[in-house]
Amino acid sequence: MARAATTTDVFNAIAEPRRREIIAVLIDGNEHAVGEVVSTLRLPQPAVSKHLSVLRKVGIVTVSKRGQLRMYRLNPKELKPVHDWVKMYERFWTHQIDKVKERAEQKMMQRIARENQSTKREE
Amino acid sequence: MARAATTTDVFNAIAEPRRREIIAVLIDGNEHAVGEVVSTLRLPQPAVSKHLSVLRKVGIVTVSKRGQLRMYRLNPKELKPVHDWVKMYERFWTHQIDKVKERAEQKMMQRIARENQSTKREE
DNA sequence: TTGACATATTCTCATATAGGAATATTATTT
DNA sequence: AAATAATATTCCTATATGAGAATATGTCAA
Repeated sequence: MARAATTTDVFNAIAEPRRREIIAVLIDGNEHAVGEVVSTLRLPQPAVSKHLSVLRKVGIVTVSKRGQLRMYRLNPKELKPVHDWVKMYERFWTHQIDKVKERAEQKMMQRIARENQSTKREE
Repeated sequence: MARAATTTDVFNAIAEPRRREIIAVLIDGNEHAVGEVVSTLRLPQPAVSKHLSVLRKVGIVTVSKRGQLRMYRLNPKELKPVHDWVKMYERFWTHQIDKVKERAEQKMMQRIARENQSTKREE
């Protein structure tokens, strides 16, 4: 089997860096015409249209017609599955610092314990 | 151009659902042999080896030899870029209600501003 | 050394890109 | 109607899969 289609799910859709750039352009939550995205990112118009099509198919963006313009708007709740998934692993790096602090503290305690011992011996 | 290699970055690596399953098996942070993953997920051994190879190339997992076993361990900090990226969009679904209220408030302010102008013209 | 076991690699194949170029579609204006 | 503008679609090509099957590599045990 080949690789899953980019329109299969959100994870596949956001794997493409250009699509993440397009999402970033839409981050303000407002409607944006295709042309805006094109001029902002300086990408060929067909490329932008095709990427937006992928994002639309997985529901990350929605379209509405305004005259000859197609207004795209971010539908960010579709990104929640990614957030929920990666959040399961968040503790691993957030507690990392605590771990370091904890170990440093332990070493400190050991040093103090050693000093106490030698102090005792001096007595 | 074709699609970017799965070993290009973390986003491409985790696009494959099987690889996310494998990551889930390693979530406890301990070392796991390939065979454990195979029996847990009931996938063909070559498939697991190949997926682990992809994960290793992007740094999501690390390997160490223990006899004839290859022990894989999750290196979760490599997932942080995904977390950081998707976190930028978190507010959209957590503060959804506040956003609606905010927009309603803005409209109210604009209405008041308009009314003030017409009042001024009447003076 | 000869097996037995654990894992990795190689091979083939069907499939899905992403980019570029050209063109088609749709809406607006004159 | 014709020209213009904004966007979508089609065609092409090089490339990278992921699954399955077969095989190779590496390690331990008798």
